[in-house]
Amino acid sequence: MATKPRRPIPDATVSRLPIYQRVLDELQTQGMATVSSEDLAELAGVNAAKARKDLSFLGSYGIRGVGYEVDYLLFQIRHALGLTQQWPVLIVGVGNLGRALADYAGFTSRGFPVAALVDDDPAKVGTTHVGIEIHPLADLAELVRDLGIAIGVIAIPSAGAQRVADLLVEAGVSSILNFAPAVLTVPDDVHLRQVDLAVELQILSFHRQRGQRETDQVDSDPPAP
Amino acid sequence: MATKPRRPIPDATVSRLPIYQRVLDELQTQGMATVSSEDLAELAGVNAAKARKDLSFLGSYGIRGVGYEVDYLLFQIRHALGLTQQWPVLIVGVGNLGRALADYAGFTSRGFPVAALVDDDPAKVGTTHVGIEIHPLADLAELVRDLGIAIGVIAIPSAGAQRVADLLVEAGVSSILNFAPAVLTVPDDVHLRQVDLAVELQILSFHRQRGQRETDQVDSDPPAP
DNA sequence: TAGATTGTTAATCGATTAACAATC
DNA sequence: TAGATTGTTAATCGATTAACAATC
Repeated sequence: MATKPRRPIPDATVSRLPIYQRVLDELQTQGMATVSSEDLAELAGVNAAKARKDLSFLGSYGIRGVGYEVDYLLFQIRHALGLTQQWPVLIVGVGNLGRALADYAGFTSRGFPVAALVDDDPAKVGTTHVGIEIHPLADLAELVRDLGIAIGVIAIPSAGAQRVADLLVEAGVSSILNFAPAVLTVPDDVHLRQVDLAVELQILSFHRQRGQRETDQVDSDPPAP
Repeated sequence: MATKPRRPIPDATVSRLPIYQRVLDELQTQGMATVSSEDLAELAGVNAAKARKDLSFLGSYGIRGVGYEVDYLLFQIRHALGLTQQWPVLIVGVGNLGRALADYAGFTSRGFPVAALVDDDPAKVGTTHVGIEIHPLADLAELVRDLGIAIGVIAIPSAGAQRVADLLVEAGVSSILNFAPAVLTVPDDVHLRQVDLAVELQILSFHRQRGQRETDQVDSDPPAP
């Protein structure tokens, strides 16, 4: 029998799967066995119909009249995201940000063990952070090979970011997460994602202003005669 | 004369304005005076038509046959985002992440000066980081009032995040940026945005897997007879 | 003027949502 | 069975894009 010709998961849905995962993680910790689309959606901050539609792209994993089994749904979301296996991560740059990322519980717990740290600074090389040894930049290619690094994380200032990206690509890393606020260029077959720590502040600023403007308008409505 | 009834800027456009801003920042640093929608779009990783449409929501700030003036367009984007004034930020939690955020050039340079740091740890209180004094959590409300804090940033582990959010709301902060991987509840009139440092890794993992599957399919095509 | 590039139109595509039949 | 909740349909809404007239 042929497998059902599953439609591809829409990008908008993919971007919400991590949110559902986080909520389900929390529900699991609280010992909830099942959850309805209504409750899940409320916690995730979305419409219940949207939650059901999103989950339906993964398959029919709910039980009518009951809801979704938390454990099972978590597994299916991890499966859809390709997180049934672990993806070892290498972090370049052991400044405050690199250390914060290495500590970040969300990395390891979600399938991204930090396998190696790399830094330019000779004073840091050879020391460890949370039990992970810090290697010189020159060892990058060797580390990638020996540890089966799947993803490179750039956590250095903008100035050196492109050079490090080039080194990662050269070493055969095909997925890069860049925290430097720089515009990087990589070959087409390399997956590059950009994280800008200030971008959410800017969007917050926009909404604050919009909210303010609406309030102003209400305030400046002509008074009733 | 009435002001032109400008249509509201779509959410999708708002989310891209920071990207254009970053690219324009870089072009400005390189001394470029003008840029075409074609070049701007290429650097921002979007379609040229989309870039022009996005910018048209701000007004008609391009010059036909020439392009956009970098300085002027930067100003207009900042204006649209409500960044013509500075918004003082308070960071709660001076661990690696809090320090990384306080250092982050993108904050101050984009209109979000870090005005205060707050931490529970008595050993940290009274010391400074990059010239900013670290205050006890108990001083939060006072700091918010005295420094005109516009935005509170939560950079502590999940466990205490809700309590800190409550304290911020109580102190009158109406915009909160949360870096803890926790689901927070705030009143409706408070702007809350969630940053999950692992979410981009998860999306990267999905695309890596999808790319892999497509490659597999090609590889497993029946060989020509 | 000729060439270049914007701003806008209109067609297409994808995402959201309410509603409800299916079914636990 | 009665009540609850999913999975899916179809209508609506918003976003994307190519194309081109307007205009520098």
